[in-house]
Amino acid sequence: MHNDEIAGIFEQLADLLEIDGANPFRVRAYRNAARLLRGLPEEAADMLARGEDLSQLPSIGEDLAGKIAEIVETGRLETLQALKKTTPAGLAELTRIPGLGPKRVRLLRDALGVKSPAGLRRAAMSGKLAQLPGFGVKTQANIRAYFDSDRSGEKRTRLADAEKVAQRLVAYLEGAADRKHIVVAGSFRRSCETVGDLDIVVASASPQKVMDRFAAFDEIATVAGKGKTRATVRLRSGLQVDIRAMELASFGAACVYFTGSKAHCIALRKRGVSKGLKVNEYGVFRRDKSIAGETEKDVYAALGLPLIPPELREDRGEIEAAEKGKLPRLVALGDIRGDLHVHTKASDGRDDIRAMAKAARARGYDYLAICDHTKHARIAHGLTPSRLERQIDRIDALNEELSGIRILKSSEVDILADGSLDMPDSVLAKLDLVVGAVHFDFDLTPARQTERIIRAMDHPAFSILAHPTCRLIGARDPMRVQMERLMDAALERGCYLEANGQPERLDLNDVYCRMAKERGLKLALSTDAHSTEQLDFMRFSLGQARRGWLSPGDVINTRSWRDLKSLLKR
DNA sequence: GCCGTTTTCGGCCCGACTGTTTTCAGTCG
Repeated sequence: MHNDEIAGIFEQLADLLEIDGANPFRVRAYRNAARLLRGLPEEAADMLARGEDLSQLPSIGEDLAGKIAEIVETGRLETLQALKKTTPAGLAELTRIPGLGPKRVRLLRDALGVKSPAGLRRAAMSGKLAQLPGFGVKTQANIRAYFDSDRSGEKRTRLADAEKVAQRLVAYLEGAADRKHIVVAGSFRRSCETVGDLDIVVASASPQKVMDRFAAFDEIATVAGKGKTRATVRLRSGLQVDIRAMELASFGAACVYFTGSKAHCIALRKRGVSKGLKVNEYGVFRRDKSIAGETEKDVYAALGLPLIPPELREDRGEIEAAEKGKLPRLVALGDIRGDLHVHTKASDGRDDIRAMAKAARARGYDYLAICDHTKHARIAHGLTPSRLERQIDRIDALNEELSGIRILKSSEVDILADGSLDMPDSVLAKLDLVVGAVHFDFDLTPARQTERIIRAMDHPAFSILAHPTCRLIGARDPMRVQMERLMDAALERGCYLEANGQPERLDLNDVYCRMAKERGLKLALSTDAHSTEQLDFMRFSLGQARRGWLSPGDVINTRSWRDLKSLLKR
């Protein structure tokens, strides 16, 4: 039983309790517990197995500790099963329809006997909906429109896809009159792997002009709301965008507020209350007097804290760390000395070794590891032993010729079903480093998958495990592996795990990055680039690493080649 | 349901916008 699964049960319980009219603070307690579990760098089940007291965790008390134990032991939660009898699970889906929240859904259940989206649709079409108190023809029309519309665009958008939209929108808003600063805030700024919407904050002396220009952006499909200072639209791509125009004096406070996370902001406001301060998107106030607001630094300083980097703002201990002066110095692009996983056109990349090396040099790197696939990866035109040997010679020649960049001889060796490597030892011995990866048989049992990979790590040449879970965001679930075991095995064997920067992979993710750090395991931040431009995917690898609290010392490719070499197996 | 330099009980973050209303509840972020 993984933390995500336990969290999912608590989230479902919270949704249904809320509809049932439970104490809202009790509902929040379940949501807080779910959030904590999703960010926990250790499996609650393992902590229980070691006899740890989960009620020592923040926001977990006696009751929730007991419920976690119940879920781990039985796979289910009796409280949830009982509640589902009166409040069917289908009702929770209704709260995801815009304009419907728990109170209205409860009314739908009690007055019309609605149990699911299908039931709501019937009520809306028959016209009964508009008769309910608090509902009206407009609400009914909105709900009908929801059922008529294509709702496929409402799923979360990958960070890299959101980035393209954000860049176009920012460029467009740059033309707004009187605008001073534009920040894309929200989960985008926190480098979350996917974003639900884009939150844009603009500092301007004439907010109305910013709103008007925004509303005329040519990618807008529908305008959901538009006021004097804020507006919400949906783009044709399905992505929702919220914009807020603020006075310069409030810009920092607005950036804090709209960058979130919600949990982080709530924690900040609570901290404010304890100091007799009110914190909102306009500033920090003592009684009615503003004491901060123009910059984020001022806002945090007014709360007695140093500026907290956006990637850490998840209420996962960053406020406590900031208070004690123990925030990590997060790894940044300038710390990266080379990329340890790229492809060339010898396998499934687009560019040749020379072009990749020059592109790496142009990015200020000292080294670049060429990691083409091996022959088992047939669709990727994987290299046979003899082709790899020729590539090794080619790299030796290029290293003679090119200055300012060292090309490392490497390979993304397939880890075969039994854990052996798809390349003879005699060839592996000629490489500077060996990167290995799983590319098939993703659905072994967790124990077998873990043993397969550990067997590969046992190989005397194996150094880095690429994209350890093999997940593809929104397309393929992560492999089921025993991650703690894998990390401990890597530590024992002098191996490292990769944080892969391909936008659909981001594997390891933030939580696993932090888990590695807590165990003392260092990571390789790599792009898995298949073209020269993709070397810039390092920013996505860094995003997850920074969300996982990693410092330069936690990352092997922040070192010079000489120092890195001493960390690698040969 | 959690939590405690004010509390073991009584608190628990804050404001904009919409649609329903005649002063505001619900939703949303």
